[in-house]
Amino acid sequence: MSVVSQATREHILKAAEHLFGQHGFSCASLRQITDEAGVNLAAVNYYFGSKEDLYKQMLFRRVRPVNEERLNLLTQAEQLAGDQPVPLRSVLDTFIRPLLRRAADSALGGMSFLRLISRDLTDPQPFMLDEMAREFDPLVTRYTHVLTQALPGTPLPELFWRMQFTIGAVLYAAAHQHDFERISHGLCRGDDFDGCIHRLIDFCAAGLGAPLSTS
Amino acid sequence: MSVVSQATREHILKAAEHLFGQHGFSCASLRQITDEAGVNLAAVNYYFGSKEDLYKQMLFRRVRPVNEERLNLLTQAEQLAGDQPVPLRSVLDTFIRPLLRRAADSALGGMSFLRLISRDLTDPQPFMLDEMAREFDPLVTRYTHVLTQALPGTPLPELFWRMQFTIGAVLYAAAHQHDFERISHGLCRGDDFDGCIHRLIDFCAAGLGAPLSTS
DNA sequence: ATTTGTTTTAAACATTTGTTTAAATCACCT
DNA sequence: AGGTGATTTAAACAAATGTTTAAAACAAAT
Repeated sequence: MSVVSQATREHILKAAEHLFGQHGFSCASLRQITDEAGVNLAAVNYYFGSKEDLYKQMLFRRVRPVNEERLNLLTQAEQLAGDQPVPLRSVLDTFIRPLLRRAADSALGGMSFLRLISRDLTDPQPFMLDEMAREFDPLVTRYTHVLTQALPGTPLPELFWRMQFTIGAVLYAAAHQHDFERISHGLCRGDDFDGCIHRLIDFCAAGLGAPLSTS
Repeated sequence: MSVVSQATREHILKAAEHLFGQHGFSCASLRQITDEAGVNLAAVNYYFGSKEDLYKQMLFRRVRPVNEERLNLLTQAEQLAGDQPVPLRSVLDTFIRPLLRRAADSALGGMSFLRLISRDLTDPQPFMLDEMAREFDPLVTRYTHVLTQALPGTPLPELFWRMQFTIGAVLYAAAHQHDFERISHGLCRGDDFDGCIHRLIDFCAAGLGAPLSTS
């Protein structure tokens, strides 16, 4: 194993990110990927073992930094808040920004990554379920805890439903931000990533803090 | 063509709904479908022409009634409101209920249909794009119009962003309602369809009506 | 220059896929 | 009973898939 190079490995990961992001796991073929990477077909199995393992490594190398960033920002926000609850909008910022800022940064996967993670959380490949659950478990714990304090008086089931709605809104926006411009006939700018983040925070903060239904 | 029977056609549609709903268009094979339907493989091409056409017919026969119901309820709500704007929560009810009530009604597709339509709106098959756009175009027009009146003072781009967030929350909830029970360790009841509808309305109404950001 | 271990390559493999064909079977009507 | 058109069936088709193999090419060190 040469210390440098590993160039073909990187080329494969890059092409896989692009094509899996565009067509999904089962509709992107290894031949498409190796062609785009300018690499021999067998290189995938040589470096990654199988198509599934390529997919896993390709996705996790992007997901892990996102979730680390989220937890770090959350810790910072908690320290900043002292013994007060972390403000709701700050919580949402730590959750949304690390994900959506990837859209503008092709070195971190760009829109391909956002489509990938959105698809894999809304419609997961069976072989990803376990490892994804393990990856996101710490997030669920931390965010549930900090949100119960940011929204005192909200019953836990109620909070949980609203967290799911939030996740739905965020993932949909993450994957379709680029299409909004076309769909809205130019009303929404598809490259206004920062605007999207702020609008998502406005929307979800209001939703999470909505008055509790009397029924 | 016998006036009765068409039984194999129905069996195929039923199995297609189930298996396309479970695995998606490309991961469900015609052989799986015809096996589950208890029907010969060639029957699909005999009755539907191709796999893509089977998928289209299977999906549209479920989607069209949903959107008709939505538009009818919207018309009723407009008549009830007279010259006043239709209340925001009523608008949301006409949009959400016709979809989510399918979850409990297996004669209308049940959860399979919700997974199907959610997947096809978040991650559409290329060959579905045109016909789906044509199917949903009237909805976009009507709901945009009625929401501008329910939320006076909201700039149109802002409204459009929030409509997208709403769609994301609704589709995610529609497809994952059943999983919430497991994910939440029993906190959320996965079969509480009516509760899900009400909570979605609470959440989205607050989000759509959130204070306008000053920036 | 030879050897050693890594990487790349082309070819072949066994499956699975959607689709087509042509014969067989069925249902219905005179 | 015979005939007609619709339906069902088994078989075959070509194309595409992920994976494996074994030889070739390469790089680095002695």
